[in-house]
Amino acid sequence: MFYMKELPNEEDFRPLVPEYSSLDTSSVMLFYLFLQVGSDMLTAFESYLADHGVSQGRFIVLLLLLRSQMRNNGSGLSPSELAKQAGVTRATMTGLMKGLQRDGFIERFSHDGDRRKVIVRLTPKGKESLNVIFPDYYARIAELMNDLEDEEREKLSMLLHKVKNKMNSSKQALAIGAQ
Amino acid sequence: MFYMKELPNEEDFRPLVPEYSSLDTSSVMLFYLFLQVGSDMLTAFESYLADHGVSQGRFIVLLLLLRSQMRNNGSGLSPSELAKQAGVTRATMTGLMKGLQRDGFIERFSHDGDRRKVIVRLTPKGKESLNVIFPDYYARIAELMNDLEDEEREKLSMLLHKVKNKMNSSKQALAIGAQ
DNA sequence: CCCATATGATTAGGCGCCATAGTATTTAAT
DNA sequence: ATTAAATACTATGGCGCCTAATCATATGGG
Repeated sequence: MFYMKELPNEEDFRPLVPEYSSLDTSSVMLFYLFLQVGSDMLTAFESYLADHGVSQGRFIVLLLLLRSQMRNNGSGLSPSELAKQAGVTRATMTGLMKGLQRDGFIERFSHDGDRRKVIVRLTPKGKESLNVIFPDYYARIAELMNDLEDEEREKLSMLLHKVKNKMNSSKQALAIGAQ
Repeated sequence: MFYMKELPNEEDFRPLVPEYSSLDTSSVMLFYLFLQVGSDMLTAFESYLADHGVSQGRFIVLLLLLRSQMRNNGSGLSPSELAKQAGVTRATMTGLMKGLQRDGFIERFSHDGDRRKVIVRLTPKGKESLNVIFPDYYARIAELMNDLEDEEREKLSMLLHKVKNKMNSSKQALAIGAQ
């Protein structure tokens, strides 16, 4: 994702302040700290997932399928639906499907009523992989958050939501494609 | 990076709890919230950078070069040094160099004393690009953090450091490659 | 009933990032 | 002088993501 081994510090920015006078170093450093922690977390959990033959993207798909099967008793989901829920394009999802099927995690069936559609379901291997990955994965997450008191978690959650809301409310200013 | 359009909520996990009894849903949801906010932030700023023809990786390289030139009066850096500071392999850095040179942001010179080495410097175009990107980029970051009071920033920073330290102190448990 | 339009899945092609492995060159160490 | 280390680079490949185009199927209005 993002990486800068040594986060820039106040000192690094000082010589830039005359040139870029609007520089709010405390914001910038918080921003970088945030990205660094996120990146490290992601890298750590990605490498854990990789040991089990899945990537973050794949893991999400498997989770979505599991959730769907829990809710609807095994009816499965279409690639379109998965793409929507995962926030990627259909083409991207096709690629994920291809890999997941090749490696035996999912199966694709054609839909009875609508022959354009495909129904995706976890294979036994897919389900079993989740059974292996899931508990350990989440135990690691719990361990990571272990040092935070309950009130700290709430505070962190609140602050994250605050930033999140700020982002949503100023998408244009942040140059996010409207979409 | 990571995305799941709708974060899983408490309800989604409830049916899983019997099966995966160790599940600490508050940790998991905090984790996902964190990743989502980080991902959205990154996406937003990436799309801003893309408008100026650079990616996050490229931007970091340009920043490192700028910093180096500020400090050492234009001596430049070697690809190895850049790779180390950016946290990627030398091969990856070579690829970045290639693209950045092709697009006119940097120049490569051979080192006088050590003929294995290459010296990388910003071109006028590279410097000028930073002059354009930099102020606006950081103004957006400042805007994003604008809703946070000073004490909230400090709290957030503290909490982030706490998670960061936890990660560093348990690299093995988190399956980060020791490298 | 038919055709325009929408929808679903896929393919093709591309880019960015990143890694490993191997090569050539040069320098350093013993 | 020989070996080891360092530097840059190339080749190759994987993953994730995109856009654009294609094909098959549905659907609804005329």
